[in-house]
Amino acid sequence: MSNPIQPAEASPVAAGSPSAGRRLLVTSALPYANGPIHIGHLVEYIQTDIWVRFQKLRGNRCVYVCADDTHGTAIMIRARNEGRSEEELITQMSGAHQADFAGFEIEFDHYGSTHSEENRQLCHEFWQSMRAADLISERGISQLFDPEAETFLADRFVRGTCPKCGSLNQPGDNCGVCGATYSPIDLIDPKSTLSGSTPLVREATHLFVRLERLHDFLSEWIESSGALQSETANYLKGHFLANELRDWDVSRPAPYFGFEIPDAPGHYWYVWFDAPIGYIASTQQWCQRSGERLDDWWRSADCEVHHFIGKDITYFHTLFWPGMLKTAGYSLPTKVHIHGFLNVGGEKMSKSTGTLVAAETYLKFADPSFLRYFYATKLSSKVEDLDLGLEEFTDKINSDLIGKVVNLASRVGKFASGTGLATRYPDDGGLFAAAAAAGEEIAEAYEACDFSRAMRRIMELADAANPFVEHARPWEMKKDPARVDELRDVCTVALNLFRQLAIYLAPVLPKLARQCGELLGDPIVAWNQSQRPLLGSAVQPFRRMMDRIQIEDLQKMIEESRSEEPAVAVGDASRWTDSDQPLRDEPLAAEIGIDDFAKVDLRIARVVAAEQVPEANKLLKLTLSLGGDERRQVFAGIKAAYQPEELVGRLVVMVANLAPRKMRFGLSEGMVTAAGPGGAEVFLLGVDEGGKPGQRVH
RNA sequence: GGCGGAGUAGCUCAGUUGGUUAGAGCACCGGCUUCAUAAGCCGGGUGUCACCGGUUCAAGUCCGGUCUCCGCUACCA
Repeated sequence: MSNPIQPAEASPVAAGSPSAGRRLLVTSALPYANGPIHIGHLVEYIQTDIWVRFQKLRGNRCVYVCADDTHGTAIMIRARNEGRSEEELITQMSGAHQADFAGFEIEFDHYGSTHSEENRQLCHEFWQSMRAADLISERGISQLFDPEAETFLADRFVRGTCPKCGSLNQPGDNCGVCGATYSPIDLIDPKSTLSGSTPLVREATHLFVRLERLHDFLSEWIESSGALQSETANYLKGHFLANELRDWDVSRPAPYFGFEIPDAPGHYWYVWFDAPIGYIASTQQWCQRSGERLDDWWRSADCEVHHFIGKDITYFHTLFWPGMLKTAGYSLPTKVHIHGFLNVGGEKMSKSTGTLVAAETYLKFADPSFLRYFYATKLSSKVEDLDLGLEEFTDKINSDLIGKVVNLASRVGKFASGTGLATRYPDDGGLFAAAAAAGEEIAEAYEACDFSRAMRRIMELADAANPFVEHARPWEMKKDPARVDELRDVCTVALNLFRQLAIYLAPVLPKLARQCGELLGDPIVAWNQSQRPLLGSAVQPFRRMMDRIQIEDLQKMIEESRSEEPAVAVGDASRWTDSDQPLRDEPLAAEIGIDDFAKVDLRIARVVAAEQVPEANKLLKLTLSLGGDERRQVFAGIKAAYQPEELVGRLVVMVANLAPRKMRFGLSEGMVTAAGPGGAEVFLLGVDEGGKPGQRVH
C-alpha cells in the first residue's frame, strides 16, 4: 500500500494555488423582461454560476453581476396591451426572473436593471465619449409608421406580401417562403401587426455609430487579444471584418421605452446600446452597496472581465461592445465565453411539443441540482449546441449522482454518527491521495469551462471509491462491538472520499456541498479542503440527500409545458384537436376581395416529369402539363420532402400566371402549391378524383 | 456554394507530442451480496476508429481526397 495520509504530513496548498488572488468581474447576458426564464436560458446562467462558484472556491475575488434588459418596443407594446406602465411590467418581470434564478441556486452578487439611474448616467458617459471621438453620424431613413398606434415599426411588427416571390403575409425583414431579404418598406401591401392598419412611410432621423472607424482596432483585438475562441474569431473575420463595417443604427425615434438621447431630443438609444452598459451599471450598484470603487473592476488592468453569452448575440459583444468600451476607456473583455443552444430530444425546443420548459415548471417536477449536473456533463469550451435527452438525463442522474456519489455517503453514514471520524487517516490503498492529486486537473478543466471533462474525472474518482466500501464490509463490523475501531476507519475513509467529491462538485452542486458540510460539521468553503482529510470530529445523524428521478417525472413536465398553451375554444368541432400552432406561426393575412383572388390563376396540372437538380439544396425540377401541349417547367423547393419518382403522374395545383423567374438552374415558369413549415415538412395540395389538368381553381 | 464543427461499442463520449492487444460510463449478459444501501461488488466486449489513398518501422492520431450529419452564412423556389 502507499502512504497513509496524516494531517501533519499533508502538504499545505495555498488557497487556490497558482491562480490565487485574481480579481474577476463576470456577467451573463441580460434576460429580456418580456418573458419567463426557460431551461434554454438556464444553460447560460448555470454555466456562469458554476464558473463563478469555482473561482470563489479557489480563493479568487469574483463578482457576478447581471440585470434585466428592460427597454425596447416589445416592452412598450406589451405594457400597452396589458394596460399598465412599462415600469410596472419590468418590476414584476424582474421579480419573477430573480425567483427563477434563486430556484436554481444561481447566485448573483448583484442583479440590477437597465432601467436604472446608474445606467442612464453611464449611457450619457459612453455617448459623450463616442461623440468626442467623432463616431456618431446622423441621417434620415425611411421607416414605416403606424398611424393608429402612433409608433414607428420595427421590422418584425410589419407583415406583408413579399416583393420578390409574392408570398402573402411575410415578416418585415425577410421572406419565409423565398428567403429574400428586404426592407419593410419594399413590402407589398404592408400591415402593422400592432393595429392592423396600413403603415405610412415616414422619414425619420437616426443616429449611427461609424463602426468602420474602429475597424483596425477591432481586427487587432479579435485576432490577438485571446478573448475569443478561434472559431469565433474566424467567423467574424469572414463575415464582418472582410468588408467595410456598416454603420450601426443606435437610435430610435419616439415613442420608445428607453433613455432619451441628451443631445438629440425625441430620440432614444436603441436597446442594444444601453443593454451591455447595464453590465457596468449593475456593477456600480454593487460597488455602492459594498463600498467598492467601480474603476477597480472596470478600469483596472488587474481585473479580468468575463462575459458569458449565447452564440446568437456574438456580434453585439465582439464588435459593438468592445468598440464602445475602447472608446469610453473601460476594460475590454478578457474573455467572451460563447455557448450554443439547447435542444431537447434532438430537436429545437418548441411550445407545441412542450420542450420549451419554463424554469418554474421544471422546479415542480425535478431537483434543480439535476439540471445543473446534467448541463455540466454537457458543457465544454466549444460553441456547440447541447442536447437534453430525457432518458440520458435520468440515466446520468441516477447512476452518477445517486448511485455513485450520494450512495457512497449513504452506505456508511448511518454507522458513522456512532463512531465519529478517526484521529489518524487509515490505510485506504492510496485512494485519498490519488483523488487529492486529481484536484489540479479538475480545476484546470473548470477554469477552461470544460465542465464535461471535470465531471468525467470526478466520476472516475467516485467509481474508485465504492469498491473500497464493498470490500471492507462495514456491515459485518457493525455486528461485532470489538471491531468498532475498524468500523470507524472504514467510515473515515468513505466519508472523506465522499467529501472530496462534494468539494470538487461544489461549484455544480452547492446544495450537496452544504449537506456534506452539515454531516461532517465542517462547511465546504475552499477548494484546497480536498487536499487533507477531516479527522477526529463527530458525524451528525445521516439525512437523505437526493432522490432518484423517474423518466415519467420528466414526461409529466413536458406534458404540463405543452398544456400551458392556451386552449382554443372550438365548439362543435371539438372532436378535432388540431393544434393552433400553424396559425400562430403564420397569422391570417389581411382581408382581400374576390377581385384580388381572381388575379391568381390556379390550375390543375399533371406532373409529367420530375428530376433531381443535383447542385440544388432544396429544388426539384418538374415538368407540368396543363393538358394538350401546354407544358411548364417549374422548380419547386420540395427536394427534402418528395422523391421525383413518386410525383410523376400526380395531379397538383399550380400558380399558372406567375411571372417566369430565372433561377440558377434554369427558368421557373410557375409555382406548385404546397403547405407546411418547410424542409421535409412540405405537403403538396392534391386534387380529388375527376379533376383534369388545365381546369382552373375557383 | 462558402465558413466552422463532428463521425470511435447499442447509447453518451475519452483517446496527450504517431508507439504494445483501441478505452470509460451507461445499457446488456452471468455470478455474488443485500440484519449498510438510494444499491453495490466481481466477471464478460459487443469495434471495418465513416470511406479511399498517401507518409512512416509504426496511423484512431499526420497529409490528400470522398461521403454523411449538425450549425452559421449566401443563393433560391
